[in-house]
Amino acid sequence: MCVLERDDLAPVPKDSEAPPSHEGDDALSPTEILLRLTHDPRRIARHKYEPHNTVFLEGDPADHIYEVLSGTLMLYKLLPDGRRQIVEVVLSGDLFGLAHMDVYDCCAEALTPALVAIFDRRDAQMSEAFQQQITKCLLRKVQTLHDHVVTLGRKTALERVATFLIRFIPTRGSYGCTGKQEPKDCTRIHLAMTRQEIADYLGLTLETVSRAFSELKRRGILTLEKQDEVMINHICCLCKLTGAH
Amino acid sequence: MCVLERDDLAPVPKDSEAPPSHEGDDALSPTEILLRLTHDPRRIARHKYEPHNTVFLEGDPADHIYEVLSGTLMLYKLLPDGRRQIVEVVLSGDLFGLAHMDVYDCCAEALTPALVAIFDRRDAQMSEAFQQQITKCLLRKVQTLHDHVVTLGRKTALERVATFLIRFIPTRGSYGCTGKQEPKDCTRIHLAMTRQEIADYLGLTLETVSRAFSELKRRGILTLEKQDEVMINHICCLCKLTGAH
DNA sequence: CGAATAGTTGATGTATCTCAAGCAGGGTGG
DNA sequence: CCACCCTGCTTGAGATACATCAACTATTCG
Repeated sequence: MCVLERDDLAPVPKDSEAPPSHEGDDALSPTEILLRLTHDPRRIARHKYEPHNTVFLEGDPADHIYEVLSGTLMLYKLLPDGRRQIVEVVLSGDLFGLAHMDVYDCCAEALTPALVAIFDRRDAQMSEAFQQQITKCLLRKVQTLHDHVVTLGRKTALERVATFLIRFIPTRGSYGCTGKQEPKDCTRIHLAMTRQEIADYLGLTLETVSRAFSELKRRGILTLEKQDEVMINHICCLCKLTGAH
Repeated sequence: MCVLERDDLAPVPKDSEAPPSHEGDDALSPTEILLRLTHDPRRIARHKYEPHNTVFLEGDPADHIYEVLSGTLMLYKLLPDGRRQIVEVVLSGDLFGLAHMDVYDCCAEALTPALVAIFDRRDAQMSEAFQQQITKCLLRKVQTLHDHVVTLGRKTALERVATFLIRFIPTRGSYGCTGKQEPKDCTRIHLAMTRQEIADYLGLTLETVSRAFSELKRRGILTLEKQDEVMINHICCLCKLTGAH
């Protein structure tokens, strides 16, 4: 179902001499700034992953912690017969590779081109500031996973797809949404995932995801501009279809 | 579907003068010990919950952090139309009520009689030792939730029930299981959950859960001694039905 | 342009849900 | 002590949402 390639699991580029002044400092994430203050900057390694590059596999020794500086990645698990479940989609600012044991419990793979900072796990345990960042990130993850469990356990296919789409609109959906019509009730979003990947995230098949998109198109709620570029015409309508309102 | 009662959400019994010498100190959990060392003991409050007592509801201000000293509780979320999804089952030694925002993202309710330690959230933020405990617990939670997401997203009804049962046998299933027949391939477990609760945990209906139990009975893998007392006769067979082996 | 990959749509199958009836165990009160 | 009730569980029959299989179309890329 999903052929894994260990294509880009190159050793961390330790040779990249650290705070190199590329790209301007205003693009730095909070954690990046934090680390510049609290750590030996020579320890900050970065790596660029292209779509479908694997960062690590389930069972790999969990020696590093990663921070997404830009781009999107997915964490997934495989069952022995090939069934895949994407357990998290990690965005810019998120940490991943936080392991409870000494090995990773899931695989990590880039969805879009992604710039990632790589930290030594042992180093991270030294810095209290970093620990606080980790805790904050974990609390967010647990809450997101709770929502995801509800989506997978109790929602219909259409509700799952609506929930998936709403997550791209941070000011809407979940608890930010007042329910009342806002001035601009439309927005354009970039999925960065194939139908198969969306299906593997939502516990569906790609055909069912496709049919859900068609149904939303038929209802005028969205328009497909490209295959992974979606115009949401009525955010509030979409919101009501998530099952959470 | 589930009538909520705010029956036992009594104010924290601050009056219970702290390290009272009830029950002997050998029964203390690691965190309890830790807190005795690092905190003003007068701040340690405890509360006993009976089955179906609510600890907190989704949306309640997240002022406290809880540690399970004994017993079992569940965390669940409700959709507006009454669909319920149990997102976590918390056991002795676990923390819960760890919120990312200023309110709880789910409801907490006792499954069995449960003794719970209650900490002020602000106090917890002071202690570095406590923070470490929280991080450890969160890492465990994230991993468990990943597994649960796979179960809900990609497993059949029978696989879900097998996965549910295996979780009661800590030395088996998941990564502890070698797959080879161990000397004692049977064990007795207490579910502490009704069929409806198991269903709400596994994203199924109670009828489907019941049918899965009957199927496992038919295959000789388990025997029902009471409704919530299960004798697992062939742990390894059950393990193979989880889909993870 | 043509092949390869990704997405859509239709027809059919099936796992699970829904609805409904009957059963089992535990507690209560006459 | 037994009849009764209540709650939770089991089992069956039928409905349905989603999966599967398959053909076709759209998009991407060399």
